[in-house]
Amino acid sequence: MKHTIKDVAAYAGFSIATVSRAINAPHTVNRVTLAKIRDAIEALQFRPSPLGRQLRGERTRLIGVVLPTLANPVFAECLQGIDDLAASQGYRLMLMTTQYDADRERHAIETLLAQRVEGLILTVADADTHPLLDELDRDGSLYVLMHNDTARRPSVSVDNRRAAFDGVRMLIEHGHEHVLMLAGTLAESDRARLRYRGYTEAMKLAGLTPRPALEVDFNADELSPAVLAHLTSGPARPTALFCSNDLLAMVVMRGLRRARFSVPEDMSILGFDGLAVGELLSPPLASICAPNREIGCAAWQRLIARIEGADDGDSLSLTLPHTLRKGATVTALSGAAGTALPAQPLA
Amino acid sequence: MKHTIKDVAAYAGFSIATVSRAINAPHTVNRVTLAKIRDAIEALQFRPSPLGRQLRGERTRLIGVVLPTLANPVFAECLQGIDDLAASQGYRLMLMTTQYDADRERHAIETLLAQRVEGLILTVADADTHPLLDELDRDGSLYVLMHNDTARRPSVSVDNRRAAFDGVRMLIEHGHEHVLMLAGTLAESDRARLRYRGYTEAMKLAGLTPRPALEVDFNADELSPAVLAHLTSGPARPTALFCSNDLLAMVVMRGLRRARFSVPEDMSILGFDGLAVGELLSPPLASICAPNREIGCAAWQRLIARIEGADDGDSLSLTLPHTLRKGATVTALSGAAGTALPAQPLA
DNA sequence: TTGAAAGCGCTAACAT
DNA sequence: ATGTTAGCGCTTTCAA
Repeated sequence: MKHTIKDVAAYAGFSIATVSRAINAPHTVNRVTLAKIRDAIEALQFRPSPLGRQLRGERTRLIGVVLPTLANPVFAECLQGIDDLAASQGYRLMLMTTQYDADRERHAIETLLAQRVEGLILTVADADTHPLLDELDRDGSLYVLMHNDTARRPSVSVDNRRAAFDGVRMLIEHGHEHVLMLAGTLAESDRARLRYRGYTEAMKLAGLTPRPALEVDFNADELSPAVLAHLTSGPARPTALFCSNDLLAMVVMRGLRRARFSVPEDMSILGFDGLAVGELLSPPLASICAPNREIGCAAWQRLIARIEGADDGDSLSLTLPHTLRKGATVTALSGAAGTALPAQPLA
Repeated sequence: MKHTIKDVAAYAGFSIATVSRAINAPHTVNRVTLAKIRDAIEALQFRPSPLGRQLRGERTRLIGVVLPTLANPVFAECLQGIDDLAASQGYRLMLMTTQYDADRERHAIETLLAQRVEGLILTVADADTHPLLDELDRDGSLYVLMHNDTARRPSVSVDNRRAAFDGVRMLIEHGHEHVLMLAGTLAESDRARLRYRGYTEAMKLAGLTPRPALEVDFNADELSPAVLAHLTSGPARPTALFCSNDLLAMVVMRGLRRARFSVPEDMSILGFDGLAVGELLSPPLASICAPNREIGCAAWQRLIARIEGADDGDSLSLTLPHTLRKGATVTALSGAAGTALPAQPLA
């Protein structure tokens, strides 16, 4: 990797211009010249430096990816989809994670733009109120949001409100009247709000009373006394929990187990995300599934379409269908409200 | 991001050299000049392009990361550790995944070197027999392996042989005499070999007979008839399974459940990797834990030490300590060999 | 068909 | 303290 186009030119006995042509437009150079240059390239193990090209204002074929964290497999799944497409299309990825921190989001975006990425794929905490995104729009920087659920910006996600609505309705159809929503501490995201709205609407539509979402500490081994109190609160005690994401659902399940609850007999659990590992749990986690990999792929395709000018020019945000995974953590309730009776698990 | 140093110079009324100095060595320029230039930079929203610097042969502050996949959280955990350090130290990451494919490994490494990364952090399928790594050594390209367990190259990992040995010995100490090792289909890695060796040695040391590792399809919902046959094979039927990684262990647990085995009553399970999600399982997965995040961080630090010349100059490979996570999927066997009796789970 | 030369954004001698 | 200039690796007119 240490040789430059000059070395090749000298070695082959031609000018650097001809070498450049031999590489980028082989048909414009003489057959024997071409052969000699190719030999030289081979002999010297020459690989053209993208830096020179990039500086010339050619394309960098660099895409920036900004994600909150990789500790949540949701994002790892997306990223895997993106990476596969990137590799097959000759793009390179620059990755930065933000831990949901606004400063790190800003820093990541600026760093990536400075590096002259051709576009950005990002998941931010809150897309609607994000001043940086307005800047990007103004500057004409190309980007696509993933998972951020907003109609105002180019984005790919599921319909979070509707998905939550469907999930909670499913719980209600299974006889649950006291459904409580649990959220992580990092709940201040557009998605979290929409999911809560979906929960609220499903409850109201059924004539039930939505309650405020309960915050749960992601990192605690056990459920806090405050949370436990909510779970055992007399006649209105919840029989089903709607967790705002799968990781949270798993933490909650462990907490319930330690507190001697059994799932789903004492408490039904519904997650959100459709993590692959959820299916490996025992019992397998019921979840509102987003097609994470496809979201990544779709975001990629839209971005590349815009970059390569083939802008489909259609509506900004793309909504992919969600599905309900009927895991065994949700069971039907056949008795009076608030009383869990033996019941068959979902198919 | 569209303005160059020239624009700033023109706007401020100085030469580009002075602007450059204002940015890189502020103390060498007049206070009022500096102020004007900073105003110009602010007004124009100028951010120096790394490309120019990089082309000048300055440092790129780019690090390449090559991983088999992000679908296995082992690698996502490492990457998270790397990314945090990179962000705090002003480096940028270029990521490529290989799906354990040798061609993709080669392609990734070449692409990254062409981009003039200052160093590589990689996990390859098999470090010992990898011709590319020899090339890197020859070219003086800096790299550090993660998880690859080899003394011949710069690497950070646990002692896979010893870790497997410890794990299997633990199973034996719990009364298991028929321990079978299960491996995924992508088993041709240095780690897999060493883990099998550890298994073998632990068995032999206890006077037991190691068996060939049994291959399991990662993607199947159910265990294959062939595998099931091995699990129920008369008097020598295994009472404990040592799975070569946690993801496999989880798949196997699900397969066992579907086949009406219960864990750990009918079969003890020990995984390898120490995935965070393993602890959220029910029962929590016993595992030989590698400090994945720390492995990523340590690899980073060694690479940066070499890049920045502060090469600690010590031994090539760094071995981090593994731990045994005594999950409830392993139980003591108190009766005759091959017969599972009721027994208390591990603490 | 090939070569000479300019220039992409930046830094670092060298000059003033 | 500031400016001039050369050059990093490459592509691309423009000439020959």
